[in-house]
Amino acid sequence: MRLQAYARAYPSPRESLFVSTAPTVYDVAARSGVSIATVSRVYRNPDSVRAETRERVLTAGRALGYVPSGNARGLASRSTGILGLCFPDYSDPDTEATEAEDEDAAMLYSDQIIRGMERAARRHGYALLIAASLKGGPESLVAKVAGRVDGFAALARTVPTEELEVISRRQPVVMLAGPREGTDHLDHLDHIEVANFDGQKELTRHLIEDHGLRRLAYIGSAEESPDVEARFRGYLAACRDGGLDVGPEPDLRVGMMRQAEGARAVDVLCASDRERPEALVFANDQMAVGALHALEKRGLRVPEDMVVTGFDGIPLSRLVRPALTTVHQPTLRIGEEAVELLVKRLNGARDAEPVSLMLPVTVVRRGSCGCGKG
Amino acid sequence: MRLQAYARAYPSPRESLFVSTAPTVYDVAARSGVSIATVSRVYRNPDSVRAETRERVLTAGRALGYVPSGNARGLASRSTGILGLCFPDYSDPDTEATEAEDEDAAMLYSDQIIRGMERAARRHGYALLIAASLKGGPESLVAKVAGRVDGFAALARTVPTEELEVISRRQPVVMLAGPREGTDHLDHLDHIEVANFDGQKELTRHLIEDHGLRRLAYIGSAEESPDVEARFRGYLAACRDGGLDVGPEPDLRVGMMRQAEGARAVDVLCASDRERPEALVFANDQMAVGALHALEKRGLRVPEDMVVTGFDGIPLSRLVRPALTTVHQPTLRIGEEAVELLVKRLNGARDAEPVSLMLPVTVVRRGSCGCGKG
DNA sequence: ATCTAGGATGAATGCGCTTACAAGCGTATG
DNA sequence: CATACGCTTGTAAGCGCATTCATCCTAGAT
Repeated sequence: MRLQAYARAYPSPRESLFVSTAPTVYDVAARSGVSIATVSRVYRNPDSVRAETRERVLTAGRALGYVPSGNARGLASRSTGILGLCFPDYSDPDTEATEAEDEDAAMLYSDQIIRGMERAARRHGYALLIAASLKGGPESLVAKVAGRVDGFAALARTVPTEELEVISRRQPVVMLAGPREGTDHLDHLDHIEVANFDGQKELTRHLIEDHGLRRLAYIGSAEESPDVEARFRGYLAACRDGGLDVGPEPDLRVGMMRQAEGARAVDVLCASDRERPEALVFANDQMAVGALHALEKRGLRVPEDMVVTGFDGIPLSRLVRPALTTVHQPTLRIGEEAVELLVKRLNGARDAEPVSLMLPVTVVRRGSCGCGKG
Repeated sequence: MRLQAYARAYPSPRESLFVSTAPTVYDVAARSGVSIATVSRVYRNPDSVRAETRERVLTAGRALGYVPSGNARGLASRSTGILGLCFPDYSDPDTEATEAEDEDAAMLYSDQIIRGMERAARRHGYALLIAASLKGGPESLVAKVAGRVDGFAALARTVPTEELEVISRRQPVVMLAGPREGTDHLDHLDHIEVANFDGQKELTRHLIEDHGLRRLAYIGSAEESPDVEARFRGYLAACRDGGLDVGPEPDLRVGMMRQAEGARAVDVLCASDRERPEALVFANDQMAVGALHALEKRGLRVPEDMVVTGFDGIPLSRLVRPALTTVHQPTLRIGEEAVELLVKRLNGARDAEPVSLMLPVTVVRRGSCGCGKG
């Protein structure tokens, strides 16, 4: 029963860099002449111990370099004080070269969510554990995270549905982005999404009604992404409302939705042998920015010769010239709300009805559609 | 002796959202008719169990929604599979309003480190735990992190020195950024920094020798930051080498080093009643970008009327017009190298000599100094 | 048929901590 | 002076898993 612990030799603190085995409550207890229960109390709930005793314990703890083991704590108290986030690995191994180019912006989305979650988690006394799904094997990312946190958020389609189904029976999980529908078995999970449809619809309406544009072109994604599809549906809805004649498919679907693809869209849609659209409606800002550059090269002025819009409201959208008209997503808030939801569940509302948040977006009218100062 | 565990009732998986108490090895063992040792083996080292048995266990596990407890695992195996990162909280509570403005860029630095660490950690099979020092109380951030990870990195001056001193006796710690000197007691820690001095010196030399500029102004930080100070010293060194007459202090020190401060620097240094400098050398990109805007407002052309340079090489620096001449920091690499260092320690080299890495930087010549296409 | 090596499994122990519960003790109360 | 109450501290029992050792079983060798 750990008796030998009491006999353990205490190396002078500076004796070696790494003590062979980290000090434990037993060591601190022995050194300060109290029981391990008291040591535990000192670190966990200092006020429950007499001041004099407390100081003695703390002194011993410092001398030994004692740090409570999170594992043992978690095990004994059945909670970790950690929230988790699982997100997809956006990095594209093929483009290691152009990495610096786009990646910065590419991951901004998950970066912001991380930031939002971290901040909110901190406010509630939690730390944040993050893990991206590794490209190689589906090597149960979630299980690893799930086993170590009190609850976690998962970016849509990061985690196999069935796995989530199992795990969500044991701890709070909130799904981020992606529509609720389609994720059949997961409708008992809390869920946060962004008003993709409404945003794109309102932006498109603006182009049609306020700017009187009639020939629009939409550039979407070839990959299956619920968010991007919702945007496209918003676009369609506005077009129909405005009496425009549109097909059921985007004018162009691209792979990665990066600047290069935006530029390519310009090449395709502004080819001289076809009627040029009046406006390019992009499914995200990055492509739109790429298009801006490509249009400049072609000598086409924005917005005079061509209107361009994006989606997301990344910082860049404000800085390019002309500034980009776009739909601003409250990315930080997604992370924050996720934490709030998790914390609420953890604080008792475990069996409350599943919550589904739809965060509002803002249409930001700037130069690239003819509004603002340009 | 947990005997009652074997008698525990097994609710049908779909019976309730949250089973009252999460299933454990005991539950899975009972359900599949094996011992807990075998259950453990199945999840930990599947090949050591006969295929048939394994399947039986896995089936039971799935049915119960079993996820191994990271805490128990960590406790029993004395390792967590998690690396940590402690970083300062950059958010400025006073500027909640202008938040959206700058914050994006503001935290980019730590974001990139997070990203770099996460990626490298994943490669080595670790997850990443992140925690920012909370503004309010110094509420032992580190202890919380340290108790839960196998090793961690700390951004300079995030963590009280003495605390680090204690903790580093028990697990690998690597300091990020900030010079090694001055952190007296911590010279046994691994340490990664960036060639701030060299970078700023080379950039400044470029302005002086290649562009023939003589009247430079340096805008630094009022807060004590070793990195920023190193940059200033690099600037001074180049000035002296170039025979320029410079004082021991920056021409201006600002608080937060954001765009607003950059704009303010323009107001101060380009006031009509004083001789205007030929170049504004900023300690970071954000201020430089702010200055670019302010100069545009004043009708001053860059680089014809005023040369502007930054430091960091944030994505934005490439996108503003004119593109910003700057010193590019390998921020991602800082994170990656940190993980490599930690992993190396964890794989045996615990008592190896402390490593100190100085990552190289790159001077990026663009339009704002008169190079490049503008 | 007997012996043995090796693989598969079970029993038992402990990882470091939290937390009832009980015990000790000093002081206010009757 | 006995009883009771409150505060501090100790005792002991796990938390869920990994792991060592012992045991059992099977197949191959003799």
